[in-house]
Amino acid sequence: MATATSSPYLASSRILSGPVLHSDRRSGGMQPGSTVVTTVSSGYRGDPSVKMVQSDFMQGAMVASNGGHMLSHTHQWVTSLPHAAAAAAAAAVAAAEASSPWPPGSQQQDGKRNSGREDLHSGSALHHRSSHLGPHQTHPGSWGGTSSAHINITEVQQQQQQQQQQQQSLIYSQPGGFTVNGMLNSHAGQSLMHPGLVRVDSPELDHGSHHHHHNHHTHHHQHHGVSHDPHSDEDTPTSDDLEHFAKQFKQRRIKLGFTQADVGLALGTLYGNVFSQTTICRFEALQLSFKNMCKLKPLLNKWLEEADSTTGSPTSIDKIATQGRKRKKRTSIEVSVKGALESHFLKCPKPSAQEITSLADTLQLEKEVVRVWFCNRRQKEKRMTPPGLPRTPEDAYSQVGSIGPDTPSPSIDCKRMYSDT
DNA sequence: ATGCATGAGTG
DNA sequence: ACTCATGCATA
Repeated sequence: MATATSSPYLASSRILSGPVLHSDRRSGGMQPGSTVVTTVSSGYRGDPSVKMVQSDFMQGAMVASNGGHMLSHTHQWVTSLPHAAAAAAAAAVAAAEASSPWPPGSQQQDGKRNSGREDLHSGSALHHRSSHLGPHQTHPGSWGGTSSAHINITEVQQQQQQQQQQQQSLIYSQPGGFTVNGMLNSHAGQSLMHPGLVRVDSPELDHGSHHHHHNHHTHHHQHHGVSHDPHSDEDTPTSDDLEHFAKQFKQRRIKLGFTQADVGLALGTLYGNVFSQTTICRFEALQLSFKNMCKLKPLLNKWLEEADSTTGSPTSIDKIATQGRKRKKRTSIEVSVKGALESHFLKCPKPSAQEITSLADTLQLEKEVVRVWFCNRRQKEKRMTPPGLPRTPEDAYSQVGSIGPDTPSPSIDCKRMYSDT
């Protein structure tokens, strides 16, 4: 009761599939050393109507037929379940353009395929004035505005292009009177608290304004300098803003008695975008990319407003079917193996396929696992969490030391050294 | 709070 | 094949 802490979906309907289990390691793999342990636990959620799609279908079927153990080269655990769910909601809106996030020079949004999307009345939350952001700081890139100075740029070859804008889109502001507040009754106890007044401190957050009037967010190209007044409101919060907002958000969220999961669901019912506890958690911890943070901020801000004004009010529970895709069991990589991967990563954060293959072979891991490991590792390096946090200086120095504005490239070209296909 | 995973979108 | 946004499953 109260506080539906988690498990929004506890379906766990195991459709049995009993024998599955086989070790999915690559052919001739499995050594007694057991480097990896694929946790067993099956979790097909979703419903029986598994529909395979396209190629996945083929592979899946094939594997299934032969018992699933043969040599399986790639992922066989894909099943998939087409569920529109948020898709509909997601539809339009191009999301904030998020101009260059961090590296003041490396980012580039080039207009590859979006360019024309402006509109998107999204700003609902950010009316004008982005509050402070002017005078100090301001390096769009650094998270550590306060301290930082690293990250940014250029690591080695740095990725050539990563602009990639997501069009997942967020559609918020649903004027249709759809759902107004998506919180769960979980916080039923809130009745104790009074709405709107707990506003701890944060006068700067103008989330109290009402005459909002979203105007399109604007384009980044400012023409003519006559009218100036460049700040077209909203967008690009600046790392400092985000950091501050995140902090405040968390504080209020807790005060209001919501869990991260609650918020995630609420967002879904509110605007159509559901988010998991993970994402909310990462947002609060600033562990998302700058761009991503920018995208989420308005939504969370909105939620905050709602939560604040609706405290103790209706609870429209909504259930949003989360898509159900079969997931491979999480592979647990042994510490020693992890260490090895780490070492390699330091040498070469972007190993070639060949390298990955041989590495995988050496460590007796699936190639896919290794590849993914590297991908995740790289992402971790990019997250915007590093520095800053004036309040939490602890994680400031957790990094190994490879990050930095001018990381010396790994030098060595870790490409093609082994000739092992 | 995080580790490993999936997938869309791009090259 | 990679990057990125996200999240299930875990520790």
